[in-house]
Amino acid sequence: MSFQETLSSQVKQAVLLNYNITIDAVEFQATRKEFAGDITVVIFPMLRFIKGNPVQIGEVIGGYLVENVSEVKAFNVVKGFLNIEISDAYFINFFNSIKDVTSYGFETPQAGDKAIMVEYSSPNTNKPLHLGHIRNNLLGYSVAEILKASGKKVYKTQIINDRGIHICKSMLAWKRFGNGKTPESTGLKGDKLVGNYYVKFDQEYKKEIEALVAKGQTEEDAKKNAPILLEAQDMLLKWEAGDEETVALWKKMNGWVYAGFNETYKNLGVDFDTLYYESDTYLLGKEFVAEGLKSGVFVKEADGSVWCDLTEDGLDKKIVQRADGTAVYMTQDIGTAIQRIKDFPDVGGMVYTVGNEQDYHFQVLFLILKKLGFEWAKNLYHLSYGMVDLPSGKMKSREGTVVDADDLIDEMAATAGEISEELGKLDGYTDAEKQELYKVIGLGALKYYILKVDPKKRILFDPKESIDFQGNTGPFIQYTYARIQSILRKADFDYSTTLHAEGKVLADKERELIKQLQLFPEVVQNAAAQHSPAFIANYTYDLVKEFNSFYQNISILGADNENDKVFRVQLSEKVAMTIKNAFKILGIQVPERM
RNA sequence: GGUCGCGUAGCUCAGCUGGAUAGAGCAUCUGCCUUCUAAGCAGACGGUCACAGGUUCGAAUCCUGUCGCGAUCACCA
Repeated sequence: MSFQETLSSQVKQAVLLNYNITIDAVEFQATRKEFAGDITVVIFPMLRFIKGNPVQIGEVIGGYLVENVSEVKAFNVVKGFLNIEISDAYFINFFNSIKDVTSYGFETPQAGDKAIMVEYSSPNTNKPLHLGHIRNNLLGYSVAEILKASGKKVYKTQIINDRGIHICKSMLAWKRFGNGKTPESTGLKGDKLVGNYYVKFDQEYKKEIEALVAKGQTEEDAKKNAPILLEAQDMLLKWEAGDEETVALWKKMNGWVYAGFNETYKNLGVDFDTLYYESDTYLLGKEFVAEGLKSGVFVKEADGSVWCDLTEDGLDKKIVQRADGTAVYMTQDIGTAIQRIKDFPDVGGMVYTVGNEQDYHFQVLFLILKKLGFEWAKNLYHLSYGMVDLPSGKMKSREGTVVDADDLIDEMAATAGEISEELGKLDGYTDAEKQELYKVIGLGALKYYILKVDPKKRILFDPKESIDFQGNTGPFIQYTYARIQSILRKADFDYSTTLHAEGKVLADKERELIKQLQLFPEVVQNAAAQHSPAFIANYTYDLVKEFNSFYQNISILGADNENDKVFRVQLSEKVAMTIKNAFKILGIQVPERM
């Protein structure tokens, strides 16, 4: 039984004995800083059952608690709030119980628990990754790690959109204008090279539209009739027909792109347990469409197209298969979902990390899967996040108005380097060590900047304004970690012994730190339940702020006596461990020095 | 137009299933490096929580409506 549960039952007991009334719940909240106390019982909700003055009721309950709960040291009542002071012994004992637990706050899966599959990234293979993908990747990776930390088994996956008109556009432009250029011959990253031809296609396409309009076509017609587009569409047909030359080119160019993506993923520090390719799965949904037709979930129109009528659920009718029998996006997603459960039978739910522009799509997809009768369909979650926009509006690859992922990562490291050089605290580090550190700090700034905000909010990113390295930032937290490591290096004595609680009096800052540490496991669970790394980020920031205040106001290695010194080093070490764990599930590394 | 999301300090954001005087950071201004790393600490300034109703002992939080911003409503993905 947790201490709060103990308190809760004791409060109930106090009410029963004094008022002869049974209450089923007690409301607690953290005591505000301006009042004495550690935890507060809110009396107001009890007034429903107990007639009386809230202050008097608070006094009665408080008195009972002091008498009957050894950990309760004192109390005060302000209006309807019963503020309870907890004994230092309680906090010290609690601290002792966690101090050597390296995985404090993390749970491990129980045998037989269902796994969760987290999908993220899922790029098109015709262009490099940009800032929008970075948000997707960081969110997906972090949520997967948070779910793991909360005690779930997790598979990370993506679906690579390796087929379709978009890649044909790059292929066609490369064929026409590429002169056989390769990543090797140009020194360009493969995804960049392919992306350039996607842009080139668009430029040519626009030229052709202009020419057609000049000849008297309407713009609408011109957009449909531009020869280069027709040729791209023709290429897609060839691809679907398995045309050897087209497929070979497709394989070659996709290969370049994968090499480029893998480099970016590696730099970003994200990974996957399993991959799905659209070219493997795009036909997959059809057999389930057939089944859905049999069971009456879908209906076939006269022209042969297949639909799902969701009007009774407040949605529209949705097409799940074209009149010509080919798969649409929805067909494919139905098939992929089912295939994944077949491939990984222990999976009991899935998380899709996809932008909020697809909210409706996933609402429909999940509903259809439920109608098809899949048990796991109720455990599907669309991790919907807001777009990353520029001051000039939406990022558009075709028009080159994107913040490139690799460039941004490099720039962040460069900025971290400039700041570090200026501060000059890295004597003794080799250049290679410095570069490595700058990357850790630069990425820390970038990742924290993105993960600290609520996923569903959109982010406005101004390339002209650099991401901060001070205040509520990744580097601030990394810095605090490095500071603690410095102390631990200097603590040349044995601080592994467990101190007795008797006679030890905590300083306010020490007690506050323990209270903050106490919250961590709950925060992890909450972040997992809400699918939100922002909870972890904000928690870590609060912890670190509390630590810095402690650090700046209380001497650790210069403590008056041995016991205090040992305790403070232990406390610092525990804070560092917690920072490291929290940042690990955000996908952010921590440095030994900075 | 229908549906969904968002709207909190000049800017960027917290504020859990309703609770005390709405909190941080950045920016501006004051102090603090002969003591463990000043990417820090201590403090000041800054708010009609978009607006209007409603529920409640109590609303930034829940409900309704209005306004603003965004997304979506394809035999595209």
